[in-house]
Amino acid sequence: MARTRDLILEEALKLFSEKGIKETTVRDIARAVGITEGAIYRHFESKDQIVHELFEKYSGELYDRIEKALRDSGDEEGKFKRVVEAFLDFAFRKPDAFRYMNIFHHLRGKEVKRIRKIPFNLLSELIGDLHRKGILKMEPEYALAVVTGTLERVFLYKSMGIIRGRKKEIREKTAELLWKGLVECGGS
Amino acid sequence: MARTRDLILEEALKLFSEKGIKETTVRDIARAVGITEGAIYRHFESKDQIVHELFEKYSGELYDRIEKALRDSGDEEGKFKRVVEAFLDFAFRKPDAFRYMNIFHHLRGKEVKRIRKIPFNLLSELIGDLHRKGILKMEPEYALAVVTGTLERVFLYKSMGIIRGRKKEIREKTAELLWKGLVECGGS
Amino acid sequence: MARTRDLILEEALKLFSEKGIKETTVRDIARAVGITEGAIYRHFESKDQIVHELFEKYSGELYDRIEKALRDSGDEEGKFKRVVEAFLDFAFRKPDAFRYMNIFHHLRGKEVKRIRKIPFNLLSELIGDLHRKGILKMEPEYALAVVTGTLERVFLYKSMGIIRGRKKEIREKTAELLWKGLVECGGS
Amino acid sequence: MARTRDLILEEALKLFSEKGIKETTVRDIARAVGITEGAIYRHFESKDQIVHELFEKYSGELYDRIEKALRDSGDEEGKFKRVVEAFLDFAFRKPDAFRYMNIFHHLRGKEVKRIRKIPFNLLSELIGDLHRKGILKMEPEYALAVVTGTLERVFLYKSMGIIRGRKKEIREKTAELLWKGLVECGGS
DNA sequence: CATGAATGAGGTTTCATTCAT
DNA sequence: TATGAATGAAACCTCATTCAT
Repeated sequence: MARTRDLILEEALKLFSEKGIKETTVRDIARAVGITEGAIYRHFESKDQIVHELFEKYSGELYDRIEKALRDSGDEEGKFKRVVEAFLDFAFRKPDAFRYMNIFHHLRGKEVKRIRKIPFNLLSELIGDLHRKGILKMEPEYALAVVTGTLERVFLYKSMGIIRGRKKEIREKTAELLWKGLVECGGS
Repeated sequence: MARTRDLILEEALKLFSEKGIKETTVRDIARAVGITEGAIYRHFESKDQIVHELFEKYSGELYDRIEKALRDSGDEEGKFKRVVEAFLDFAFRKPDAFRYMNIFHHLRGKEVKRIRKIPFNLLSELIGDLHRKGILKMEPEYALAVVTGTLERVFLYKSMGIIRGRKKEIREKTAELLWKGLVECGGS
Repeated sequence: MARTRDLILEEALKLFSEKGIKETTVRDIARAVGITEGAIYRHFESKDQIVHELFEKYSGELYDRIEKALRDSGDEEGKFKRVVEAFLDFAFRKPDAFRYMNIFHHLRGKEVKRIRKIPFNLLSELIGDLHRKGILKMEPEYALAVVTGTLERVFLYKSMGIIRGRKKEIREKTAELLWKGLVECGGS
Repeated sequence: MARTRDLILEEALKLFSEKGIKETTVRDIARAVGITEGAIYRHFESKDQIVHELFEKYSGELYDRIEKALRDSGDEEGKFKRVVEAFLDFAFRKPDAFRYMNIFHHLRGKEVKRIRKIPFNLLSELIGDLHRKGILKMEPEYALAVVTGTLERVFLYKSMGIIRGRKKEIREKTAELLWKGLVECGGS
């Protein structure tokens, strides 16, 4: 079945995000899927291919969602908030994927360049835009640091139980808080 | 010599922070130090001991610096800014250690509980304090996410060359930006 | 093949009984079987598992044979002699296993307790029985020492060429000699 | 100090007899003595030298005791019993040495031939003598098996707590039991 | 497509021994 | 004599990958 291929990706993602990439063996993946090691190689050339394909898959997915959020929106505030919420929505819906993307980034940062759809770039452009239009006074690099850092941590603290509440509420609070903090207050 | 022990820690830190923990072999460390693999085991019981000792060492060091910053300060604003700056100062002075601590956290989060001096806890208390005193209106969990996330990213973007400038300047800008964004703007 | 697993056990037994357990390396075993070291670990989790499995296997086998000898017999004298002969029969047929069991006992005595089928226990019960019935006058602990010690040595001296003769003859002589020496002569 | 040399032998003996020869490291020995590994090599050329020296030392000591017992005795019965008691006396006084000699024999049987004073040989001659003189009717090889086997087991069961009682009592009982069993009953 | 045994390279660890001090 | 750091060989074990079935 073509389904097996997806199952492999699915289970690999789970394991990678829980234990780390190197810490997860091909055997672990095979057992989780319910097949044997050899069978993995009918679907993928190597473990590394799984690793990369997973990153590109979810990277692309998140990219597309953010792009959509950018298109569908109205004014600048709406745009910003929608993007932030799209990020968190993705993280909450697919926590394994979000965690995995961070792990991958940390360990294989250099390999990321070959990939086209990098969510970070959209965020970076959006913030650059806001700055160019005079809406965001603060230096955009710092704003980028605040936004990406906060998003990652909100997700992390939510999955650790430090931040509680309904997902929708968390998304909205975070978007509001970032907009206020960066745009309404941030002089340079 | 007792010197060798420190050299091992030093080179291990460098390698771990560059390539990851599992990705670094004992042989890598030995070669970097200029000894053989076996010699490592005269100084450490296992690779894992090196991994843990490094985390505790730098965790403790950062903890102590933040504690000192908390003691030496004046009003609440000064306290907050000083702590933020202490964090970044540590990160800029010992980037390998800072990067390593993040890697360790990501992968071995559960093992962190056994350790006493966790910098995160000081930050957490400080922000809890500010909230209790009515200075910080925002929910403290979110503020914590903003602060820790931003600190990590400012460091990261600086080491990637995205954020430029003198270290002192970066520290001060970041502290200012966080204080304004969280305290002066953050309604609930 | 499931065959490989048995081959590993077979060759390991041979080597352990010749050279000792610690003195035999996993590579030795692999070479004897004609595979690589790694392949061993597809069949056993560790060298120690091989060590234990071998002991339990042959311990159980000897146990079962003695139990059978106890069931099939007639009067007390027949019972005793049959058990003695069963012991030696096993030792002569599977000298490696018998030697190995002794080695294991000497070195890992404490680990024996976890095992259920211990041939020694059957012998101990039989002799206790004979004593309770008044057939054996001597203190049973001493009788046990004489029997187990003699059995081990007869086997040893036979394999060293000190004792010669057909196996059947040796078995019968030993049984006769022990019965006479212990029962017919042994006052307390 | 020349004393250190003896301490090394003493502690090595203890460790070898407890854990086995290969299972005891040079470091174990050094630590037990309270010196460092390197110091061992001031006194011995190699671990193997310790192993051999220990065997020869205690082998010789037991040999001499038995020889003395043979000289000091009266009639054949006295001779036999005295030798048996000398064996057990040695075993009870120096259990580590006795246990070690057995371990050594099991593992390095072939290396024993180079050694001159082998207690087994005295026993063997004594029993041969008894047989030649018509006192012992049984084939001497079997008698040897009974005697050596019983001695080893009586010692073993005593140190395991299976056989209890004062040492003198055990020695006498064993000697009596063997004499009766072998000589007074043993027809061929 | 799938199995599962096997490979082979490489990982961590152990340990008898050497050697500068 | 003694130290203790270091070596180097070899031990046990892991794992991505291949391959006959």
